Amino acid sequence: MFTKVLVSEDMEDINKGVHSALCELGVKEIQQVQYCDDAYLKIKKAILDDVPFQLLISDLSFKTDYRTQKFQSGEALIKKLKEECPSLKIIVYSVEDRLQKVRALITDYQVDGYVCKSRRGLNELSKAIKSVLNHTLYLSPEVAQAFNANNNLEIDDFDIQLLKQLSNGLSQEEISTHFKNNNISPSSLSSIEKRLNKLRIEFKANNAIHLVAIVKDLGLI
Amino acid sequence: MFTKVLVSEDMEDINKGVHSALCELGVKEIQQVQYCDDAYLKIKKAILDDVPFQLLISDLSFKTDYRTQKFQSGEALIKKLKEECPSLKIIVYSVEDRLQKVRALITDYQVDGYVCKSRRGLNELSKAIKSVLNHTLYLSPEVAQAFNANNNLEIDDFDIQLLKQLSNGLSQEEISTHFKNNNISPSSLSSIEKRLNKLRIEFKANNAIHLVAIVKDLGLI
DNA sequence: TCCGAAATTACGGAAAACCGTAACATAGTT
DNA sequence: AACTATGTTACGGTTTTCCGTAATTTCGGA
Repeated sequence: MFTKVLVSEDMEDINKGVHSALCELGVKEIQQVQYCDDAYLKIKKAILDDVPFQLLISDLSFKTDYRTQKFQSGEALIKKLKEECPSLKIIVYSVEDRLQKVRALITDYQVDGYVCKSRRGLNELSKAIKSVLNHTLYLSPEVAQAFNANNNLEIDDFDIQLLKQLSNGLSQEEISTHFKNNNISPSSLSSIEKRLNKLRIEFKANNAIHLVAIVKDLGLI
Repeated sequence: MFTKVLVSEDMEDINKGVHSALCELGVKEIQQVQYCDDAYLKIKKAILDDVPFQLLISDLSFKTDYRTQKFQSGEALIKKLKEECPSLKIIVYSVEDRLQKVRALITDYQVDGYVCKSRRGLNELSKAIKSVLNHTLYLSPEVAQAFNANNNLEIDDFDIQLLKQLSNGLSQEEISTHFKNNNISPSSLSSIEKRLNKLRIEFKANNAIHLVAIVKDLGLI
């Protein structure tokens, strides 16, 4: 079993749950952080001290508070860590169940496991840890299809970004120039119109106002 | 302190966290369920057996799985319970922090506390329990403003109505005819334009989309 | 009853959103 | 290299929204 594990998760109650699960698996040293930046520092320091962590269990979304963070999300943290410490195993433990996201984390960042927080989440997490110990990728059932089946009606990060800018009061033209300035593709006005049209159809919205209202109610933005 | 408390929450790790918090507060009997329907049945049964629960701590959103549920959300459960068992105290414990949701739960269903899941969530939950024990409404800081401050705005029922129709996807012209049909005055397209312009200025919104996004965040609609 | 302020309605031009079509680019296949 | 599928960009026309101005109506007070 792993002997040194770090848990990065902002909610203290979930931290407790994960902690007890790790204890049951016989992990000797368990450390916990509630901020991505802390996770990064702890992991780097442990390497310098020659007592590195073997496994990181991390959430994706962290509520922002007064502490400004270098890493704005679990994703950013994971990206950096996988670049700098490829031997560190990483399991994502998140409510996020959009297949697009899971797919990206695995193909782009090579995470070693993805477990959806749910009723049986802790149980799944235990399975994932055992699996990762044997260098085998583990996906919890909710997202196991992330590679097999193709879910065509999915919302990706670009869509979210687009909807957010829209809800922030930017016109489609302003969004276009904003995307151009930030090297986000596609950025043409035409593409933005097309995407919004796709989203309107997907959410059965009459117009852009309706669309924003719907996705806000769904909690997507 | 309460002696008999039910926790309704689908994630087992959060359940563990809440459980330990309740233990620390000295609650003797703690029961947990992961489905709304189970919560309802347990509460009703306890009343029939003359050993009722005094407090329910419930989440709002529950992941759906193979078990089909009569209550599709924590909200539905709470609504029903507050109708049938008004003496039961209810604290909502949820990640949901949109004010209109919180407002609705308090004004429409008279919940006794609302705590946002966050880094300090368990701590807030403890405070809430103590407060509710004294029959005092408790709102965690994230949502405390849901009632207190922001009431100096000059918006009337007509404005709310207008914004609601707008967020429902009706065009300004459709809203106009809708108002005419329902004898709501003013109803001309011109008046609707004028009102929306007033609201845009009042809320510093760039356009109608922005306006709807803002008032949704404020919980006005 | 008349007056004036405020609300409502009407109108026209400019800007933005909406919608269909088509050209162009890119990646993967044979 | 040619072909296909998909994604991106470009463009023109229609509708809706946005905004200023002005005419009309409503209503309380002198």
